[in-house]
Amino acid sequence: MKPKITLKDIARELDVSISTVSKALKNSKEISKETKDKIKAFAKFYNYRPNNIALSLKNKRTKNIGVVIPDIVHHFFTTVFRGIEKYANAMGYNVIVCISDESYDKEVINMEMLANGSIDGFILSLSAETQKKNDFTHLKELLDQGIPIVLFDRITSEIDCDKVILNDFEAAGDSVTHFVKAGAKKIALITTEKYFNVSESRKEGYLAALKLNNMALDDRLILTLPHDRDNTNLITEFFQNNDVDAVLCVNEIFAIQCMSILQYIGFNIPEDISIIGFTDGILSKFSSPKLSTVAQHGEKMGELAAKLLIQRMESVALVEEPFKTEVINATLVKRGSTIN
Amino acid sequence: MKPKITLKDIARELDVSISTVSKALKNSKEISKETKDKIKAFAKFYNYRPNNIALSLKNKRTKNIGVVIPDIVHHFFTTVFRGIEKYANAMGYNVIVCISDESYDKEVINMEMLANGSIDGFILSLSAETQKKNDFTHLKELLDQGIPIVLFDRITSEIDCDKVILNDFEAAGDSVTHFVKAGAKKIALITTEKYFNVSESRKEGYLAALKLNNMALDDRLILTLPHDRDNTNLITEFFQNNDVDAVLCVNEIFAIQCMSILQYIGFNIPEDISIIGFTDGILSKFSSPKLSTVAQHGEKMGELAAKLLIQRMESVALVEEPFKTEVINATLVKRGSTIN
DNA sequence: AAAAATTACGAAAACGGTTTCGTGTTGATA
DNA sequence: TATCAACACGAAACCGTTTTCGTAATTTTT
Repeated sequence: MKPKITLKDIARELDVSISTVSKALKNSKEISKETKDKIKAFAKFYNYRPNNIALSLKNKRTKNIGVVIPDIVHHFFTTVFRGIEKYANAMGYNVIVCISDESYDKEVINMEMLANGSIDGFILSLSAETQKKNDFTHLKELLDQGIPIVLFDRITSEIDCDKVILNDFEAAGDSVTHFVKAGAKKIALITTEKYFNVSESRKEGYLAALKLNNMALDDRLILTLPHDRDNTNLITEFFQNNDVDAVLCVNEIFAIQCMSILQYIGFNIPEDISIIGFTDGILSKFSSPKLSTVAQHGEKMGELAAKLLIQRMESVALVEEPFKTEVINATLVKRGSTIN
Repeated sequence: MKPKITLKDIARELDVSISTVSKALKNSKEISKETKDKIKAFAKFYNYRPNNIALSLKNKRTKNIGVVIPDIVHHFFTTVFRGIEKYANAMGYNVIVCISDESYDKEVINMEMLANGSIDGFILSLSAETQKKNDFTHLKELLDQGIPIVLFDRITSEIDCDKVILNDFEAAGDSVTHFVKAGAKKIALITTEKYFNVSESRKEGYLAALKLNNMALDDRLILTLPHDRDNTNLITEFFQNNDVDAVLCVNEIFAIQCMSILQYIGFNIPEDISIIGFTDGILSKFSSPKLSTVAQHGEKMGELAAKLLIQRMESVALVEEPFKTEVINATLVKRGSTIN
């Protein structure tokens, strides 16, 4: 057991003052070469490293970023997180993760916990419950205290801060247009309940693209599924009752489920019916046929979010920069579930 | 902008000393009821919260846990992480994550970074490179400094600390026995290069179970695949050159790849050939047929690792508890890729 | 040789808390 | 009335740094 050594320890051993040690290690020219050499050698020998906590207290910044996400066992959030971690790490920041578990209370508690000095800023994607409640006072308070926040993917217009989003509207529209070009006549949308802003944008993009392509809007072709439950029956009925030749799903799971069910009922994919799903996750790459998807570029999104946050945290501008909303362009990845 | 309020601020405003404020807020009986009430009311009104950094410095503990994992975009590690986060959070700890990205250097740098006061202990799964190099001096040094470490899954016997592992040996054996009971004669193993301790244990379990069931060992039935590369050709050749009626794969990806390739070549699963894969991830649940898997119970593993770490960190025992190695029992999840 | 400048260091404050100990005031006891 | 305990609070040390400022001792300048 050799516990960490402090400046005080070095000072005592070498019979100099703490200030001298500190300065010597920072190569201050106030200190003579001999003294510096002696101190540096000693410090090196005992593997001295300054205590991060003491530095944080002194500098009033921790070099920690708080990341709050609804779920970690979820491909998209995981990739975003990797992007954040990568960029943050490269910039000398550490990342503290809290999982809100889609709960408003957890989101609030975790953020308040971290806000008391543990982090310099937040990167956050709103929990489902928070979006449902539409209550953002916790975010407002943190911003009020001068703690910067970057929202990504699941954002809200009620809060004025930096944001990173996907061009969900256009991406959904592009998918629809891709279906149309391949000859589809009846294009369905499978989505989640509407308090998710991303699902809403995708739905609007879907509707707009139909209109743009002079196709009739048919409410019966939109299936809204509850989150996180077994939807097999709902999906089966939907396809049995509706004549559909293309489906856009707002997430990967829905798309894979559709594909399985459709194949089970006897449809051929993509000959009889084409499928595109949002989120280019692992399922898409290993299904048969492989799923055509809207790639969300989560890692890029994470990097960008981290970049925005760090920029703001390190900004020394007298007058604050206006808040930005960066848009990541989705990419349609054409695989076997569509006619290309 | 209303910046955080400190004890000093309260003391100044209420014209008392800092110590009085501190004591009042801790409900010390040294302070009169009136003074306490006045201070508490003021603190509540201004939403006073003690600064975590100052507390950390004073208490010499941060209530932060460092988690270092090779990869986050990986179902198993993600579930373990969720378990850690859950337990840690419930116990009032925060979690700082670093991704080693399978790199020895990153593992070392990240850990040294965090060890300088940022965390009270580590939970770690060794990077591939670290296992290859077989160099654990960074861990030894941290333990020497009195920083507790819990290793999980990818562990090493060279380091004396708490550990959490899966009963890989038995789980592999059970899978083999399950194949045998279902009538399999030629059981193959698809594994990774051997510096992963888990793959090794699974291989040994496979071999032992074959012996136990009086079946011939045939080296040609063991396929060793390089990590993270396209193995399609290797797998295809393997099945074309060998007559096999059951396959155990050391991970989910290999199993799903096998299944695709086998189906493509014209095999029926599970009639012609059965498959079991380690890691009960998302792919297994959405493949067709659904994949029978060895569930590793990552979340439980994470919780247990966090529990061991927190126990050790909070232990006030004069004489240290001996180090434990906890074993999680895997479960065979029988789905459509095996005859049950 | 006196004045000024440079060198090399230490003391102390500050960051935001907790905690030990000291002390003036009050009321009870002898 | 002198003694003592209880009460209510403040001063100060401490955690580990950084940094400003002060100051002897030496060297340079005039």
